Amino acid sequence: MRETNNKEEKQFWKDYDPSQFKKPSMAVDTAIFTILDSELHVLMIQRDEHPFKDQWSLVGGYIDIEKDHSLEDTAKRKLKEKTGVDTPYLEQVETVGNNTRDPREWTVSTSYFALLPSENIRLKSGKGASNIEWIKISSYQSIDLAFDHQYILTKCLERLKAKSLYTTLPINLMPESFTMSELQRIYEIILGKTIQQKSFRRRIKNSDILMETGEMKATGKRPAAFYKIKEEAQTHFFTRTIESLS
Amino acid sequence: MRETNNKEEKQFWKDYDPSQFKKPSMAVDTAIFTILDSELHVLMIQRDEHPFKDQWSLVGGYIDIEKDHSLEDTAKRKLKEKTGVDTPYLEQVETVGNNTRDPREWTVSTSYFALLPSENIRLKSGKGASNIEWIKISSYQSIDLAFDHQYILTKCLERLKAKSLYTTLPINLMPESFTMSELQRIYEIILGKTIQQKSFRRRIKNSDILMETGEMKATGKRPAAFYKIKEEAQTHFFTRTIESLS
DNA sequence: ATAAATAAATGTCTCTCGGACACTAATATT
DNA sequence: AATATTAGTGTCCGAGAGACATTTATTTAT
Repeated sequence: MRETNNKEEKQFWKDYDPSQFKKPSMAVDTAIFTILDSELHVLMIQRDEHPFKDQWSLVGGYIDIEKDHSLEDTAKRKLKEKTGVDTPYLEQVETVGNNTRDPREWTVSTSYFALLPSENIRLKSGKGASNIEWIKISSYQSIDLAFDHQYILTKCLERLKAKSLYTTLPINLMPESFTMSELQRIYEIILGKTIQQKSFRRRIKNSDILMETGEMKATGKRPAAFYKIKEEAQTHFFTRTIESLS
Repeated sequence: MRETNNKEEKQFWKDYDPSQFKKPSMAVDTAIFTILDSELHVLMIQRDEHPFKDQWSLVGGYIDIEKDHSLEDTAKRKLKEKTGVDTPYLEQVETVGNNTRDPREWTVSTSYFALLPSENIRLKSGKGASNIEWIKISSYQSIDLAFDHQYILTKCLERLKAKSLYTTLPINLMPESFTMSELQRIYEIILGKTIQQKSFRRRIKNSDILMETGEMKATGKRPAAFYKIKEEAQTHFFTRTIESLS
């Protein structure tokens, strides 16, 4: 590198040569959601080490620039490690970076949320994490989470709720096949509100992302038609939001 | 640090001690938008140095962990440096991180977009950037931008357009006081479409974020009422999107 | 001074889609 | 056969956008 002889020029070089900067640490944290026992749950890990030893945290970790080709790779790697699931619905939410969230240093964390059908999940605790558990959303606010994970989780939940008002995102929480009532129930769990049955079915029908399997579910009462997601189906965006009170 | 004696344990420590990781570089890039000559423009800088020497890039730079308390601080610092503006509307869009966007190394960039009224901007070129210019949005796609800034800018534009369909975001591009027709024109420039005048005014009136200043603008024809943004006003979200063709 | 031109602002009808809620359908239980 | 229960449909209302005509305030041309 060439000689620098004044302050401004030094700043110039600092701005344009990344190796001159002390780098922050860069992590990825994912709020992994699923439905269990008619409640929304998020996967949390109890930390084995300082800082925040013994406190619960979202699934995450540092980027490994040798293993990971991209940020999303980091998220997927951690998710696979913990749940065995390969291709979840994964959406980036927000990146927080500052010198207060980790007591040790300046850190950056990009957060994602993932939606998993509750079937086929095999939790793997293991290295560095003695406990890994599904935590009820109704109780996360009373737990003292590590880092700023309380904030991050809130943001993830807000995004999920907001999008559930005008998209078909929640279908990503459903198993292979399901009934309309079951799907509506998932929406209601996410939104924390009941929905008009007619409005709901009209919307889903209009979105044209589902098809009947032909099978019926014997519920004990009138049997319900089973639906599955069409092959080509993408998340559908409605032009109006759904409301409903009660 | 304690002894490690097998592969899994080594991985354990790597996962939990950030200092064991080779860190990616971390930058912030901002698409700074304003309206000039009835067109949406974005502020771009011609690079003085490799890589991508002489190509145009968004306003950005590396996090300076000594100067910046947070990611947003980095964005604001760079924006202030280049435009002299202190408190713009600033919204985080997406974080991209991989080993291909910068030929030198694994890098992460968090992108923001900013909305500035065209009044009161004093461009400052200077260290490391010979040219700094407002580029018309209509022409950015034919320019070969540095890094993945083409992608990032597209994402920023998509976000701005999408939100303009159901929020009052574009008021952040307006000067101190303005007429309804002027505001509508800004929406039309962003959306690239004309809007029904009646629909537009109905929405804005309903949002209740504007108040008449009492002044009138002599346009040569029927004078138009001047409006300004109410003190307490926040971005308003409508429950339906606006459409309009032609 | 009056008419024409033009942009600002409003009136009003239609259309779409969600909300409300009543109603019908298919099953199990008694 | 009657009842209970969940699945699924019919139908009317209302809010707010789209379309477009109409009125209002001003300048300019005759």
